Amino acid sequence: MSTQKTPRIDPLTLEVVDLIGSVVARYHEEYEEAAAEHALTGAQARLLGLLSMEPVPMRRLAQQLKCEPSNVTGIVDRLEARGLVERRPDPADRRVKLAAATAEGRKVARGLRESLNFAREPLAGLSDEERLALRDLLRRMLDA
Amino acid sequence: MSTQKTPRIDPLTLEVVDLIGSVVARYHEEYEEAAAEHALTGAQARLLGLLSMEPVPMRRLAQQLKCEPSNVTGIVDRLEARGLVERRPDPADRRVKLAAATAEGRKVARGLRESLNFAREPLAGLSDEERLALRDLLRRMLDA
DNA sequence: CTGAATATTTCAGGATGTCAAGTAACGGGG
DNA sequence: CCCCGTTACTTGACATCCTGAAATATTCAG
Repeated sequence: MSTQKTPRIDPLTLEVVDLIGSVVARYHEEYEEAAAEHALTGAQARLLGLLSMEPVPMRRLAQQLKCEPSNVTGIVDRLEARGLVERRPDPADRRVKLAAATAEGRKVARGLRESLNFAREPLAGLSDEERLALRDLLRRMLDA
Repeated sequence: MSTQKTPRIDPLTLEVVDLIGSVVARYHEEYEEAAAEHALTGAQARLLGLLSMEPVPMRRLAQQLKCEPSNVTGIVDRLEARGLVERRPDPADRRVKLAAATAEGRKVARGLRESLNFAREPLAGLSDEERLALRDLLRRMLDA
């Protein structure tokens, strides 16, 4: 019950944590907004984004979205009902179903990425050196 | 069908955008995790956090959470059922209900903030100057 | 071939979110 | 003072997201 666990956090760190919270909030706002412009929910947009390169097994989608596989079933169902995604058998393992973006799905995914202007517009105000510095700082944070 | 709309985004900006995406993902993970440790959902934790300073009208909660007021009703209902929040009349306007954290609610909110160690642990690897630089860069991003 | 493990789906149920309609209270103009 | 438009909150119906347990089909090791 000592104060060991929260050993006097310096105000600068607190401020940076707050700023990161603001960045997170704003990123989310803009992401949901961009998704809504394409009549997608956030979860649907995230899943569709994962399929933009190649078909992906349901299992892996669940891992990447950090949710249960049974949840992925529903999201893919809805995207499939709208013709943006299709299920294909995996030739190598008949248990597996691959979710693949249709041509229309890829088009929507592309439009989505383009309208995702967060951190593009804000970053425009930074010089190249500042962007480099920001990149390095973020890298080091994420490596920790 | 020209490339006008996406006028050649430089790789550095793309990388920084990606890094910010990773930060957002990680922040969310840890936030949900911290909330779950206190048997709260993310939405419940966010709302409780808004009440840690002072009672807040339902209306304002909806604005700050960026959702419909009818949604706030349900979240407060669940927190109230668990004794973490209570509804009080606003002496100045009988239409308004103020949501206020109970003593127990404040305790949980405090514990929540303390277990929110993201960006505390990662920031530990940065020097004071680096933290200052990061703060300034984030500020400028958010001001834009 | 048999049995344990894996991939997906289905179902029940809770939480979050929207929208439309209803109730209560405020507040200004006759 | 009363009416009426506005505001604050709640309710109900409905879609989505998410979990956990059970069912089905397939793989793979022994």
